Amino acid sequence: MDNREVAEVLEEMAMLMELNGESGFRIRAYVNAARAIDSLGEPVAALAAEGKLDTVRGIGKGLAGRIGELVETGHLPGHEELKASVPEGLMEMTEIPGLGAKRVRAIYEELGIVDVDALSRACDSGDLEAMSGFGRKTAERIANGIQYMQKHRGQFLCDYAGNDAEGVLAFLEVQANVDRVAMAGSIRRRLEAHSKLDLVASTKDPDALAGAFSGYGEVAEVDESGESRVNVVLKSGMRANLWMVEDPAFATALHRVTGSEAHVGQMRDRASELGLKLDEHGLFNGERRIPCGDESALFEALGLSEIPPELREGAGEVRLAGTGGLPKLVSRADLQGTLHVHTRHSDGRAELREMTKAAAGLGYEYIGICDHSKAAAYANGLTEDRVRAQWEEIDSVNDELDDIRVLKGIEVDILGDGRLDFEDEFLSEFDLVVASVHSRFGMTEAEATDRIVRAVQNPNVHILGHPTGRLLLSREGYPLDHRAVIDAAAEANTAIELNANPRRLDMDWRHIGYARERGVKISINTDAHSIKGLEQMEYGLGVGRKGGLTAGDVLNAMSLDSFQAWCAESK
DNA sequence: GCCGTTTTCGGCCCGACTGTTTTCAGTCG
Repeated sequence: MDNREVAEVLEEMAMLMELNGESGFRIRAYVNAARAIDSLGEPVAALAAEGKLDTVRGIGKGLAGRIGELVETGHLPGHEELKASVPEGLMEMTEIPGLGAKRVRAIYEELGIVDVDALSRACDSGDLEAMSGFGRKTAERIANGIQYMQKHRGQFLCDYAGNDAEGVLAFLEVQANVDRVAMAGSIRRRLEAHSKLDLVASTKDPDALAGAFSGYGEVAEVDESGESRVNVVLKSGMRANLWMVEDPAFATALHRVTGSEAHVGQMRDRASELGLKLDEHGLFNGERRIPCGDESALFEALGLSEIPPELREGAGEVRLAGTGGLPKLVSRADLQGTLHVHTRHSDGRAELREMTKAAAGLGYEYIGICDHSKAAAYANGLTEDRVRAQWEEIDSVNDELDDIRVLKGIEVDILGDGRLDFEDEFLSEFDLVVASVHSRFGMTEAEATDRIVRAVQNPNVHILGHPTGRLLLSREGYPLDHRAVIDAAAEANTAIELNANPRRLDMDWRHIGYARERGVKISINTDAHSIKGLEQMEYGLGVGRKGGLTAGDVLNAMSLDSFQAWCAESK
């Protein structure tokens, strides 16, 4: 078990204890232990083997023994028993915004409700708002939360889906009867969430390949198995569909299964205009197959430049490909810096020096350390004095390391009225200011837009952080007039963040086109709270490319010198 | 259940918001 897996079991244990009505501080001990293991610099298994678990702050004699057993046997003492005694659906209920363990427990005890669907009915019937401690507004909020959840049921975030995808692909690639295999569908188009994996393989023996795939260790059940397709459900809950074709049809099948429907339709129209016929079996001139060894040959045969999968949404890309007008999308190699990174000074899990070295190891020329400001008390936000102490550390790290430059940044809270958590004079001393909302999500569109616009207009702000505050699949962001925000950013020469955390991917890629049009710089930021978090850049890049971002649009694609000049000029 | 320590037990991250209630509990970031 790796550290994350151990921490997850401890977190689940804590939630189960809370649902079971146990006392607070014992629960917090489990949460603290989970956090301690999460931020451990070494494998928990190694510590356990040495019998040194209780030397970790937050883990005492008692938990050291239990965690040792968990690492050794895969079972945490008491965990299975507790899990069996708490109805399964209660856990999901706690994910609804506005519902925590206490209320879920009360709902269970008073109304006997054990799942989200029954809770939804209780909202409609009025049973919920009749409970003491609940009211009309609470019931409404919960009903809205359930609606959001149900709308996204069966969907998975891109990192989760991506892990499954890698596993399936690695399995298929080594099968004897596979000629070529590739990931297609929404994963290849880099959408922000996925309900299934789509793969295309070419083979001379589809029966054998279908059999092999059905026997993949991560397959929970086989839905459907035919001569050209196998649909399975993985143990993770994700569905995976494998399309099998003969090799000459591989490229056209890959194109077809990658989608989107709208894009594929436009490509077929394009083929028709040229007197050709395109379908998943191939590209044909009458009965004659036009050989397409790969997708680029297909695009070429249709007189188009190659359209990157991310852009295949039927939003004008086929027309642009015909005129040579496709944007040259940004790639990882273009990124020179990583901005908006947290450290242990606030709620990060690694030291400033460690984060910096890790960023240097990833090839970045500069890193923007942006810990939380004081209003974010839950996140151990920094006061002015603590900021100044951090600056001293940054100076010494800059003296010590010569392959990367550390910038003195801050993620300053945007307060309810659009003012910032630090005075302007102090803010002007930072190299880099990211301004973000972390509180008061329940505003109307007009209020939220005013608030954000005001922050964007502050001359000390360089970047607006995660503009909508959304958490994909679990919480809608506050409503915003996106054009008004982008217009304000254009006028104030403030950049907008594309937060690369797979739970956020905020700003939404659908608004990038307008931001490009207005000349607003986009900063692709990991918002990393750990060394591993620095690697999440790829998810931001994916949706950024989807939005049509080129290197010239991206703030952190600038060299250090250009970036610093931009910071100085823009304010 | 952990920590610090005055080695035996009291305190544990915290402030704001919201809705409900009539003085505060639950939730959130």
